[in-house]
Amino acid sequence: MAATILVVEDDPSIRELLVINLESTGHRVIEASSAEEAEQLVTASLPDLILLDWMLPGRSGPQFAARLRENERTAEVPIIMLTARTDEQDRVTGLEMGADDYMVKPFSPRELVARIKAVLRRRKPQLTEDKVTVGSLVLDPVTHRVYANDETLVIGPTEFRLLHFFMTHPERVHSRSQLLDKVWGDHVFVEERTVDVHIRRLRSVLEASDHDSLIQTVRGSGYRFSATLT
Amino acid sequence: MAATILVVEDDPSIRELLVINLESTGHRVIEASSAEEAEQLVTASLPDLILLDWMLPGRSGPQFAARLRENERTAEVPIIMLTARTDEQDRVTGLEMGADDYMVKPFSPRELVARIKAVLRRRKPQLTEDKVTVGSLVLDPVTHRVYANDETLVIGPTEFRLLHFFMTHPERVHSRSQLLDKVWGDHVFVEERTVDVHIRRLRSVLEASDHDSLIQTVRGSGYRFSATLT
DNA sequence: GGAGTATTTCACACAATTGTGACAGTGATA
DNA sequence: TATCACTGTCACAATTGTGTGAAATACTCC
Repeated sequence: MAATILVVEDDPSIRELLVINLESTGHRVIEASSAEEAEQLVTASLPDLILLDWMLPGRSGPQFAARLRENERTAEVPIIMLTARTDEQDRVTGLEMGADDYMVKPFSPRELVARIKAVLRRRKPQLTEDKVTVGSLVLDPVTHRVYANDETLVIGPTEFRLLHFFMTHPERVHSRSQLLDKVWGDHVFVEERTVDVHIRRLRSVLEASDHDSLIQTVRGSGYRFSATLT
Repeated sequence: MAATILVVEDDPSIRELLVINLESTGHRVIEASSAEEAEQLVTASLPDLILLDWMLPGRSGPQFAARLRENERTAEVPIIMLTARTDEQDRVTGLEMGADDYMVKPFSPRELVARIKAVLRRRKPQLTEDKVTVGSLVLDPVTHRVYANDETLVIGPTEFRLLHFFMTHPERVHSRSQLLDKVWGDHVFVEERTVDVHIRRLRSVLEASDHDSLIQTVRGSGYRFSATLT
């Protein structure tokens, strides 16, 4: 559950408070004091989650959120809104604008951490530390291990991330470029065929326990992880 | 829902705005600043949708739209008109001229994206990722699978696209050249007989589940995909 | 029924895509 | 420094998909 979190908040003391709390929970934090600054950071590297103040100088929080939702690259980044208001109407507007959750200041660090965890669990399952199970295949992010039946599989870092992504996003075709974005990371430049090689490596790890058939080639489109054969 | 969109707009700043928004939504964009330039681009490669400014230097937007509608090859391309005017009369004229929708400047990027999505869904259903069902035949673009009853059919890339097109455009006759345009792509140079061969291949895939009769030959005209037997 | 078309079907060359093993570079570790 | 695990890329092999003629079959209209 170690995520990169962008904090957008103009009040330095509140920002500092957030940063300290988040870092102590093991997250990596980047900070912005305005929507404009935040936008630059988002362009440079995509965070896993955004904590966004409702009231910002210049462009407002909801406006910024709406803008993120319009852009395909940023549309899926979870957003938690922070507000001083208790107005129920604002809450509705915020959620309509595409926020995933909503926190009214002042909030306890415990609440903050809990909500972040909840949102990540829903929107970025591969970031959580939950065990993932597909059939008799179990992947444990905490111990960084993969079990097939009860055997432990020996698996490299990239293959681990690839398998984790597949297991948390099964039953759909992922193109090579999508896999590069999601598993290798945004803004990474490697050959698309590199995906094939790692698929191969992952398959040969899974072969030992006959799980290699879970990774299916979809000719002309990409790869699919699926429990149902064919 | 990744479409190729032609933007025809003479104001460079507005054009740039449109392009950025569209590209970030995953669309491919080509640009023209005049009707003449647009016409050349359309000749070179047919876009999936055209965003057309009402006021253009030289030939006007509505004139250009009318012209597109006259040509069989371009008659079916969806058009969204952009205008600064709010005049209701213009709106009517625009729609009469063959526009599919109409946007009054200034408009929000959100509105833009939403309208494009709506128009594509109506006019180019095979670009969306919705599951398509005809009788007991189900095609799922997300997993890239076709089910007949509960069996998964093994189907090649071209046959998949062909079936997807048929299922999203049922109950009407498609000539071989229309199929080549829509399934193979505009400006692809292959023999019309090739369609027959792929129809044959698709039919033999569907034969396994007795769905081959859905594809009907219309002598002298082409093929029709129909749930109601003739 | 038969001529004249229009489709269906088949086999095959070759194109395109994917699988695979080898290799060199990189960093971390001992 | 030597060793080791891991990565990305390449070349080549294996596999699968594609378009085309040509022959076989079906259909339509005298």
